[in-house]
Amino acid sequence: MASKDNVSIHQLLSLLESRYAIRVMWALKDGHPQTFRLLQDSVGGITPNTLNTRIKELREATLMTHGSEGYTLTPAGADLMKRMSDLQAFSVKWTNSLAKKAAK
Amino acid sequence: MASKDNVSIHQLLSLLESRYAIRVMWALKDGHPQTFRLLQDSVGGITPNTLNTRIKELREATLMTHGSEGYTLTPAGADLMKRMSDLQAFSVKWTNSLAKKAAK
DNA sequence: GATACAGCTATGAATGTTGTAGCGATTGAC
DNA sequence: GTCAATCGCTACAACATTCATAGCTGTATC
Repeated sequence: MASKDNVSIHQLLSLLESRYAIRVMWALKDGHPQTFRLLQDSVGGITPNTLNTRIKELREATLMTHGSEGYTLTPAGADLMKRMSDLQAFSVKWTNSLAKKAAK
Repeated sequence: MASKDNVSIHQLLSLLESRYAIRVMWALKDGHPQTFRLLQDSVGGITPNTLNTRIKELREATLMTHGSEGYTLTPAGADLMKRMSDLQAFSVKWTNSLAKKAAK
């Protein structure tokens, strides 16, 4: 069902399109739990207000949780990060080609 | 070099974290060129101001271009969308599990 | 010259994010 | 038992982004 699938992807993207949303999850993708402040440092440049907003959204979306050791990804969140891991390789290729272009 | 790679991914993510950025490219991933207004409809809910801002950013990032037939992805942009195509399957699984949870 | 469509700009209000400061709760050391 | 350190998080005002609506300019067709 194409239209239903469109709703799904739009729901997901409207979550991920908020500033720092992906980076918060990215910082947790190695599986190590992190405290609020440590997470703030890992992400870099995010204010506590915004971090807290993202945490709320991502917890409601069942993509991350808060355990005794700190914040971690849920299985769903880990799955999502795994599917996005290709971005790393792409970004390196892409910045290199941008740099070449700028040098011309 | 880990830190350099971090710069790359952060550059990419700060682009993709703007509202509608991913959806603009998503709308073009099938390869069909689209006019400004058609693109606006495909994305859904985006205003011309914002669309135009996104277009400028994505063109500067060499991820999309404007040809005689309309807007299209560059090879780099198409590559990026290909790497993100897993999101479609994930989002369907994810919204289903969210729906189950809400029904409880 | 009227019509239709192209890409896009103007304006002011609503929403999102930032920077800085610090609160209340918990935990371990003295 | 109280002091300091750390936890997650909130307050507030300035700034940035996005929105909704309207409409301009250019090109091609009739």
